[in-house]
Formats: sequence, structure tokens, C-alpha cells
Amino acid sequence: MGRSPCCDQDKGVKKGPWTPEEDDKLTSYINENGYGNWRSLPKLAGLNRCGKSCRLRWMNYLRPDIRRGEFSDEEESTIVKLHALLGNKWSKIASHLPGRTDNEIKNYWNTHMRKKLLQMGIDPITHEPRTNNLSLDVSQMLAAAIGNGQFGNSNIFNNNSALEDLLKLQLIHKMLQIITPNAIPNINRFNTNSLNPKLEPVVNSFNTNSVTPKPEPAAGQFINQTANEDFMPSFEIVWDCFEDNQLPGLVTVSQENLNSAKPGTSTTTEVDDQTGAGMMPSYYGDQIPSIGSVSVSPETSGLNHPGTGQHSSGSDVLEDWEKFLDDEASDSCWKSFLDLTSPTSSPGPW
DNA sequence: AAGTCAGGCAACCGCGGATCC
DNA sequence: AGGATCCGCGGTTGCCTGACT
Repeated sequence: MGRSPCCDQDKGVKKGPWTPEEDDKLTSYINENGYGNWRSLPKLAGLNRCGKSCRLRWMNYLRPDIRRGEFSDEEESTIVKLHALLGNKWSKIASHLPGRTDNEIKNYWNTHMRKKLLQMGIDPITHEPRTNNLSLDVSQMLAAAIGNGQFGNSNIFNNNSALEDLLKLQLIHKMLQIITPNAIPNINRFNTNSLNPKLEPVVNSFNTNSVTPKPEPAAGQFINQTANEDFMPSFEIVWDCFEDNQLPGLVTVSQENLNSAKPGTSTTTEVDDQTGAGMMPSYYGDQIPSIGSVSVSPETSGLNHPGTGQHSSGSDVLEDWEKFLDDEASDSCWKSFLDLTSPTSSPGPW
């Protein structure tokens, strides 16, 4: 009845780092015979190892199609998006990155990308800004300036990855919201391409410039995002898997950037095929994107309402902002921005 | 030069679903 | 049918290496 004991129960099997000799034995055995039964493989290959260990070594290191080395911007972008969609499903994420292993992606995420997102003020778990939503309105300086291409040749977008650029842009936007609540347009989507960054604001329902105005809340009224539909902004949740390439609460990466990760393939199709379209509604059911998803009057912003819990979020932004300013590249970014927005600069769009 | 610390990564561990007997 | 085992996955550990003091 049943099977013989698992190899885990074998006594005296070697553990720890693999030697080149062991690698050779495993590689040559699999090259000759293939793999299938990992449990019996070590004995047949002449290895004093657990089958599990052999499988891991082959899958994560010895496989001929393994691609090692730095992750490209495109790969990073893909990982972030897939992680936002799938969570810590490293094997599923790896299946979209040819040559990369789940273990490698997991390690890369934990050591590099998680840190990077945190520095940018993004929660690596929820993929939402570690801030709350403050009132936005008026000047549209950021949106208009970039929309007019005035930043097109500036240093605001350096030779960073598209992801870094987008996250920095988002942080600037968030900071401006705090500095001048009610003065910055709500922006749902940041579209960019590597050469000519372009920002397309999706006007919020409470903006003075709103296209489809909705009733203002009473002064002092705090809006519950999910409970009060009347005050729900007309934000566009258009993250149809990868159709619009929008991270929840984050930014929209251009299709061009995404496609470049896997030329000639449609990421949207792949994800749909493997996860099913039904995944998205439940996802959004629990995690409504926050940037641009809520608009409140000046009176209802966290800055004016201690105790709403929004202050701590604001200080998070300040911390992130300090980190951002510590970044050398930010210097030139800020200069460009301040030059543009100072009274002595050439007339802006506002 | 030696000691300490932190980051990166390969490998192990434990769990759960799939499969076998 | 149900217990035993396999397989794959995600989380965690621990070693190695380079930077810093």
C-alpha cells in the first residue's frame, strides 16, 4: 500500500552547497536520461543527495535555458505588474519571464525591487502609495507642463528605468498635493514613453475643472470612499489585466514599454489565458486603487482634519520625499521643475 | 590589517495539492 | 476510499562577499 518512504527521510544525504563534481554528475545524467522521477534520480546519477535538492539545483541553476545577470527595465516592469496582479506567485511570474526562475525573481524582489518601491513611497504588498488621497484641483501645472512637452528635454526624466521615472513623477505629484492641497489636479494615469514623457490627467469629478461635476460634499464632511457613491469620483479603473497597464493606485505604463519586455507578444493575452478574466473583479473588490480614486474638499483633507488618520500618511510622503531628494538625480529633476514653475520662468500654461 | 556589518543569493524547510497504490 | 508519497511552491535560513570602521 502506498509508496516507499520519501527521500526526505533518507539518512546521511548531503546538504549544503553543490560541488562542481556534483553539478557535472547531475547535468550529464539529465542530459542523457532526462528527468522525471526526482526521488530515484540521485541514486541513478550517483549522487548522495535528496531528490528534492537535485530538482532545485537543476531548476534554479543547471538548466541550460537559465538566463542569469541583471534584470532589464522591461523585466522589472513586468515583475511589478505581475506581482500587483498575482501577489507572491513567483512561479507564475517566472513563467512570464523566459529564462528566469521563481527563486531568482523572488530574491530579486526581496532584495531590490521591494526596497525600490518602498523608497518611492509605494507599498510593495498592496502596490498602492503609502499615502492617502488629498484634495486636488486647480493649477494643473504639473499635468499641463508635462502635457505640453515642456519637460520633454529636461532632466526630470533621466536615464532611469521607466518604472523609476514613473514613480518619481508620482511622488512629485503626491508631494505637490500635500504642499498645495486643492491646487493640484487629480491624476489617474501617467502615460509615458522613454523619449517624450507625457502625462495625461484624468479629471477628477470634484475638480473645479471637472468635466462631469458631481455634488460637493458639505464642509467638514469626510467622504467614505466606498460607502458614499454620490461622492465617488468617476475614476477610471481601466486595469483590464494588462490592457491599460495600470498598477492599482499607481501609474499607467505605456503599452510600448510593456510590449518591449517581450517583443511580438501580448502580455495581456498571456495573463488572461493563465489567470482568467474573472480574477480582476474580485481583486478590485478588495483593493480599490487609491490615487485618483477619492477626492475630498479642502475641508475634508487629512491636513485639516487631525484624527482622520491621514496625517501619518502625509508624514510617510515626507519621509519618501527626503529619500527622493537624497537621490542625486533628483537635483536636476527639481531644478527643472522649479525653473519651470518659478515666476521668472517663461510663461507656463497657467 | 583586522573586525564588524549588511546585502545578495543559493539552498533548505515545510506545507498543500496531486498522484499513486 | 483513503492513506502514503511525490512534486512544486513560497517562506526562511545561513553562507559568502564586499563595504565600512
